[in-house]
Amino acid sequence: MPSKVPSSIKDGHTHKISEATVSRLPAYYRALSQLADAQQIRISSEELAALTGVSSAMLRKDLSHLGSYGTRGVGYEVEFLRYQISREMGLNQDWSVVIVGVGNLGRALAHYGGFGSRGFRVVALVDADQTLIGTKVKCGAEGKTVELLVHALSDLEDVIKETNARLGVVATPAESAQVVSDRLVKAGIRSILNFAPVHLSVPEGVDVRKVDLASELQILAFHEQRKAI
Amino acid sequence: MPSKVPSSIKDGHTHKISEATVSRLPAYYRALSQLADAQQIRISSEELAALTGVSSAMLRKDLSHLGSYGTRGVGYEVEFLRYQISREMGLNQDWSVVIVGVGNLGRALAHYGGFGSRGFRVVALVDADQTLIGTKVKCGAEGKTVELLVHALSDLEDVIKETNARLGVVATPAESAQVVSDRLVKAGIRSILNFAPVHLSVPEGVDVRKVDLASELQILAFHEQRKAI
DNA sequence: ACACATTTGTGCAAAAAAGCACAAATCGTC
DNA sequence: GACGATTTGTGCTTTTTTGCACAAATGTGT
Repeated sequence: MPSKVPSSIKDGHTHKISEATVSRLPAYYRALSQLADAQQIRISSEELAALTGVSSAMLRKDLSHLGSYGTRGVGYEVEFLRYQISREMGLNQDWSVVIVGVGNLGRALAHYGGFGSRGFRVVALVDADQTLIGTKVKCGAEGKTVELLVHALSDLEDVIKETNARLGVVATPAESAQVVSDRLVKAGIRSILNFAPVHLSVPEGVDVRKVDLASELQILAFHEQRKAI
Repeated sequence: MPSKVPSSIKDGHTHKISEATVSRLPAYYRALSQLADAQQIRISSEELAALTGVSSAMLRKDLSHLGSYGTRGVGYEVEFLRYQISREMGLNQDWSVVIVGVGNLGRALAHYGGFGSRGFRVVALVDADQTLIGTKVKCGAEGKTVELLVHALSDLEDVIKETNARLGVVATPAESAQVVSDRLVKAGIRSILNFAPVHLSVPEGVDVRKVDLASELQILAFHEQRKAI
């Protein structure tokens, strides 16, 4: 009977991780990556919490859902914790992304370095605009930029099949977003990041996350207005 | 003693509106605007909820925090409700926005039509890059584009003072974000929209909202990974 | 070997958010 | 003018999230 189980097996937490926790893991991951780059070995929950803007108690509870990766009286090992989070979030595998809509925003997203940060790779660009189709667009930040051809919207399904894209980014005008979303889903995409200012209705089993610039400004304005009083 | 008070006074709800509600108001507002454009007069909570992806009960409770603007057995008047939300959120006044960082993302934001959607106007662009300073960048969507000069980061305080900007957008690399944020705050900005992938620490009384593309993708990846099992 | 200073992990309480169900109010019709 | 069909507004319950406080575990120094 083994009294000590290897950690790689022990930590098979299939715990239900709360949505609130999941939404904070990326921030922890990023902070830990920066600390690792800076050669820092260990960090306490208090410090990491300060770096990410949460309370230390919340941070500890979040991390405890992944497993018991800290050492009491000492703290967390930066590199080890970073790896555990990346594994939990599926960042040790490669995620291929298709961007639909190569307007100003779509191009900015394609360029965006942080986008391609470990694990995510833009593998296809699609647009409906005839003047854009066939043109080349630079993808990725400095270091390793790739030029990608803009494909026709009508080829969306084929492009997804060929590139094995699993994440879809909708950066089209609001009018076309729902149609594009429907086609992404039909082509097998089950995770969509939506930048178009509309609610996308999708069948169960498909996740949509929305990034809405105007909404964010409006929320800020709401609070700003109240401050003036 | 007046038995009926004018609605402009009656609805002086200084109720504490919950953060969750505030975050949904922009979606309601947008849907209502579209309905108004389509000349629709009335809408039920059920329909509006479907358009915005929330439950009808939640929608009604959200709206009830603003006042009693519906009619039982009938629904809500589109234009009236839209106006009430816009008033509550401070969208009937003009909000001037300064964008710091005119890289790919900053330019896309400046161009973004929805950004300038009712109430918000980009009034200044600032960057540290010498090769960008002095150049002109088109702002706003088709219809009424304005060319804005890119100002030097060293002039940030003056630019804010001259343009009376009240909202600040940080679209710089992560390294410079905190410094820029500090200067925005010192210049009087108390509402910041942060696109840089770092947590900004600001004094009490200052609001920061963060838009993080990589985080959103990571959250999607987390769920996508779980689906595969 | 033992006391002490840290720091994690977590049980429990409080607060916030979401969901349910139904009474109250309104409209159209007979 | 009363009745039935709708649809809002809301009290109450359930779930989720946050916050607190402290026991358990570790390292250090004597």
